[in-house]
Amino acid sequence: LVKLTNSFSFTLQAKPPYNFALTVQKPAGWNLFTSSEVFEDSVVWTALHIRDLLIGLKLRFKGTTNSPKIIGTAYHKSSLGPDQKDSFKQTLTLKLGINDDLGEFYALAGKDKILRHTIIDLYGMHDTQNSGLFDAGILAICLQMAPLKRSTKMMECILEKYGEVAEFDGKEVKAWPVPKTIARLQIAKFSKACNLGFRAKYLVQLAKVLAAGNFPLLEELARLPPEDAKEKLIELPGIGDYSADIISPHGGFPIDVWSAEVFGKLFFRRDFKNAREVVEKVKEEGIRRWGKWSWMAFFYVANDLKNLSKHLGMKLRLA
DNA sequence: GCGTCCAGGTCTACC
DNA sequence: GGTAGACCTGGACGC
Repeated sequence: LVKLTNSFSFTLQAKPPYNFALTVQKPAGWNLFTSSEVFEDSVVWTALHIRDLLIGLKLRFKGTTNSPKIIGTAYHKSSLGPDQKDSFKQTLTLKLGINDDLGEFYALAGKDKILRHTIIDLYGMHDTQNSGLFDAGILAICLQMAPLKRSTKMMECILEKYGEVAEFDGKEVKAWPVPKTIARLQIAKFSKACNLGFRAKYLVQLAKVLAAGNFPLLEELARLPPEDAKEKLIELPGIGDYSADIISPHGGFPIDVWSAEVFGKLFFRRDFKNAREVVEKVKEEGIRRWGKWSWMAFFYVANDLKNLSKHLGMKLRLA
């Protein structure tokens, strides 16, 4: 448990439309930064590491979707210099999609038979970035070859046993472990502790590479062209095409067996007996239809499956 | 109750 | 440059 006794506050003016509730607590149940975060009305308490520094974060929403304002307070252990505070604010701006303009995507989506429903249902939902590269890697690797339920269990276990608890503003929030913590674990023991199977090896290898400290941060990958960022991510152990699409700050079109079934149905209006065999086909079709907006399309569809099933009169399997 | 199958993939070994 | 086969585990399914 780490008590975070220092703090500073700041204000973020988001690019409208910005629906805070939908953005920080996605309808499909995806977390903002960690599953341990706390929500009350228009306030969220969460925790993350920025360059191995544990930060507790309280975000309060003021205003409306069309005139959005976020008051943030960052809690930390030792005092931060003005440069560190400024850099943190910039990083958070990126992670919360504060400056992202939804206009071009909404224009495309409005003319699309599938997407036009989603942008009404989820008006103002912004894409957010993962809390960190390693955090995103844990997510991607735990999702591999496992039913979602088991993936969730593995992640909860990692967070519980190896995460760091931030205490601030009367709350306790667990942040993902830093690479250094996982890098020194024995693969067999780690695997057994959280029933990770073959994933334990990937996680420890990934942790070692990232702990070495010369791999670019998510913020740095965000400045690269999307295809370069993806190529770089695939160099990492345990990270292939699918996981790179999950991790990349540019987004991708991360088609796996589940999403192949869902998007296969949306695109071709039929069921496929073996979804694994149509992964490539579905991926191509999505990118053909939606191009550079394919991630936003994926994101909006995945968070609106329940409504979309009704709008389109077809059964779509929920996550 | 008990075997079999396979999941929100990646890597290696072999052509 | 392309593709079987192995890899952990446990819940779902068929018998």
